[in-house]
Amino acid sequence: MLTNPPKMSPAANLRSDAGLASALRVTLARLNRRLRRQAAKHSLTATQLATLAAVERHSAITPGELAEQEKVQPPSITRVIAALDERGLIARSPHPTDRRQVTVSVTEAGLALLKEERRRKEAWLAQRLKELTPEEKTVLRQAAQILEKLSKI
Amino acid sequence: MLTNPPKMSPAANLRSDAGLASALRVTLARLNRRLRRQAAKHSLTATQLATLAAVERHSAITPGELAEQEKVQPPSITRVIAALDERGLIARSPHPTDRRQVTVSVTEAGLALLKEERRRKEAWLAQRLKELTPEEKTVLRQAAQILEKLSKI
DNA sequence: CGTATATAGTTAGCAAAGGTAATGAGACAT
DNA sequence: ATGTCTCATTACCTTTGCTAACTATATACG
Repeated sequence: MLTNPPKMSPAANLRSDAGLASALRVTLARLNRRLRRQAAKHSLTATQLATLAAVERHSAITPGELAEQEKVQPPSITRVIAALDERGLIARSPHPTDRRQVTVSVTEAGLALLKEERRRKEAWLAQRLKELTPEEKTVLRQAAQILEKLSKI
Repeated sequence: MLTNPPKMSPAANLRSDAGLASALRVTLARLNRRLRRQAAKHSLTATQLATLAAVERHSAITPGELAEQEKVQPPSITRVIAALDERGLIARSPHPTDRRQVTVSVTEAGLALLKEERRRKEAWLAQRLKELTPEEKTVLRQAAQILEKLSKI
């Protein structure tokens, strides 16, 4: 019979690499679900927003580069781009020299949406962050950079 | 015309709460995609594994509690439970006092799978972690606890 | 030159995972 | 005992990702 063995929270045995990896994975998944749920209240989905922001960062980017950026396969990006294009938030133009390729740029509407959305974009997370101590925020700042590095490999 | 305005990497203006929130959100999404892709190579999906682990932690848990734990709606958990049940990894038994409810527990097979899987579970992440400096790992350890706190709200 | 290969984007089709709304069985309060 | 509430489940839809196949263009080389 299972009489609730002395188990601990996911954050428990953080000492080992494996333990840290386990805790991170579970926590990241849960946090992501939370964030995604928050994002669903916006006009765009989380993925669309992230892609739109990426296009803003790298104007005249190609779908292929975008896919690589977002760690996604090209077909996945194609769908997102199509959705954004339909709403007039980005524009596809022919590549200057290679006619196989396409370049994607943010439109005025896209910029406006980004700007307007950006204010309330991370409302939930920012709200939670406010409740943290300065020390905790410092940790998260450092962690964000490390995690970004991890995600890029 | 969009001539690539002076934009920076997502990890850029981390100073403000909003900037930190933004960077975290994008990074978490990307890392999660990475992890999910890795998890697809296992016998269970990421969600199934996470749920199985949660059941292990809280033996004789009800689906409702499980859904709350995982920050998911009850129907979503029902599907995962059904899948795990089909494979004999968990067992559903009637609730001792309330016959509407169900209690879920890990079976021997589930325990074995968890144990066996746990070793290679976070292989990708653990591998990446090994490449970090001790200081970076310390930061992540602290961050994991903070993020877990955030995800629980 | 002209054919063969490589590459970029897209399309088609599939699976995972989440959500909401509706349903059914049981608990419980009046 | 009847009406209301709660828990789990079912049915159905959406989003997002993937792989494989297709199209058009570029490029290498015989």
